[in-house]
Amino acid sequence: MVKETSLIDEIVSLCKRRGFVFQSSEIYGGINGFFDYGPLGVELRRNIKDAWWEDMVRKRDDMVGLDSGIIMNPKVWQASGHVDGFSDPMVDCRESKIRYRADQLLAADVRVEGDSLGWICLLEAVSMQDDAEKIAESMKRKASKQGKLESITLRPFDELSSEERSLVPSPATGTVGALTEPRDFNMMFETNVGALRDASSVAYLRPETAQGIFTNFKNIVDTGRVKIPFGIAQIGKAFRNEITPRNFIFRSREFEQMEIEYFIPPDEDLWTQHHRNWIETRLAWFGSIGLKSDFLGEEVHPSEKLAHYAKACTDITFKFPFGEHELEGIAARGNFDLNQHQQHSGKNLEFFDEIRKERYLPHVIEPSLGVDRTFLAVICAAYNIDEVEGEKRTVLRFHPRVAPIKAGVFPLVKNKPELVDRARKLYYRLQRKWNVIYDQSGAIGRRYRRIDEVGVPFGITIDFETIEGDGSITLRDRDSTKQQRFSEDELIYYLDDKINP
RNA sequence: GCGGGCAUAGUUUAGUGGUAAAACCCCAGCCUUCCAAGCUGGUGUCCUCGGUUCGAUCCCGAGUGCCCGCACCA
Repeated sequence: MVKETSLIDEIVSLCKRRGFVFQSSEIYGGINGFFDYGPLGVELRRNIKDAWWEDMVRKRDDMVGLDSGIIMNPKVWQASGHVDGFSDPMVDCRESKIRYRADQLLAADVRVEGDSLGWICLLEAVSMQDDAEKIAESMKRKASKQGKLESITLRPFDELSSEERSLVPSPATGTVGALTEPRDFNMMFETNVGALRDASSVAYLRPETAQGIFTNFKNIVDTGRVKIPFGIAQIGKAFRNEITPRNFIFRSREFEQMEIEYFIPPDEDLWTQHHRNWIETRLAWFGSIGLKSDFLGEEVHPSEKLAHYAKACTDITFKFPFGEHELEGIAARGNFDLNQHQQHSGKNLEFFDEIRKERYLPHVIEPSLGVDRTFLAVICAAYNIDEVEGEKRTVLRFHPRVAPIKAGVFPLVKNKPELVDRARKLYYRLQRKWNVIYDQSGAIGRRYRRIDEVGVPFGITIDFETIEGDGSITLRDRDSTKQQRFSEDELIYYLDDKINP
């Protein structure tokens, strides 16, 4: 599945047809970058989140959970760098349609003894000063200008005056005046807290859940009986006003994150080991929800592309039909965030290590995962069209652990009351443990195919052997389409083993 | 944000300046002893608003959404 644009379209259609994902506010024409999850979608999401919470929080001794609010004191976002970092002014070239970050676009006036030969413009690069001087020299030669070239001072485009900007040529086409004024793109959604709407009431919808963890670090240390190393986990909605939401639910403006901040001692030699541990832990977890290793990849961020506070960042990627993209980022963030919050809040956030008898600001490893991306990955990995006895069937091979519906219960035919009653009784028994469905309409084969398409791993059929013979029940496996017979108790034991491994 | 394409039933698509079709799906009923059998019936503001026109789903304009490319993704 390298580049097959129709595959993702088929998956989008299936998601709508079977009630996994709907476009938000569809009856009003939709709204770009927002989605709703239907009856099956909400089950799948819950199962993904529950599996994560179960494995990352409840089954570990070194993790605790948190649920912080979406709206926080706006100072949080000043401390975290999001208020500034989110508003990179952008410049467009009207001719080439290429967009630049204004602070990465450098310009200088080329002057010879007081006379301007015109402006030059180039992109931020290691060699930009040398390049600029070479260009200036050649401009001087072409202009056949005598005299001494003044030294070239490159300045970011957004620091020039408006008149100066109008003299700068586009780096793509060389045309003066093709560049637009810098425009702000702030990715945080703003709102107002309180009845008065003024500058002092502005607040933001969180663009990540992580900051709620950092701001509660002291509370948890003071109350939670935790010892470093330990982690705080949170699942919650986050909002980013993306310029261009794309690829279905892969990049949307409202999404849900599952984030961990794992606090470790500040020793220089410790973090690599913890970082690697988390990458392995997370890869294994993806396997446990049915994302096979041949769909997964690891992408190490090159050091020059890292944010200035990050020591390392490794993405776990998934091979989507539209390309291989990030599912989860596992970053080593040092103590940047706690340090920022300590400075901005004026509160001491140091941890007292009882064993070492010292106080320090712990460093963190941050495994940060998108629920919606995981959801899409699970559906893409599960989506299959195969042939059974010459007939095509669409089947979602969900791992039983995340499958929205665990089993379908069927009487072989519906016009025999004994079959129907027995099937209903079993249905009500299974319903107490799992999300199961009952279906008696149409031929049995049609019912099997119908549950295949929504990824139900098991079909359970009450037939004449059940009511007239040894009482055994047929279990039909979604992936192999093979049937096995079980007693009712064996059946429940078998299902439990598969669904909760 | 820019450029290009697209918008008809739940889905995939046909079609027309004069009251809109097919297949599949779905729902109800009949039938049915093991992988989409069959029969009957049911389910539509042709994306929205405005314009041209006697009349617009079709032509024009704007908006919205989707897809592709560019750029962006702290």
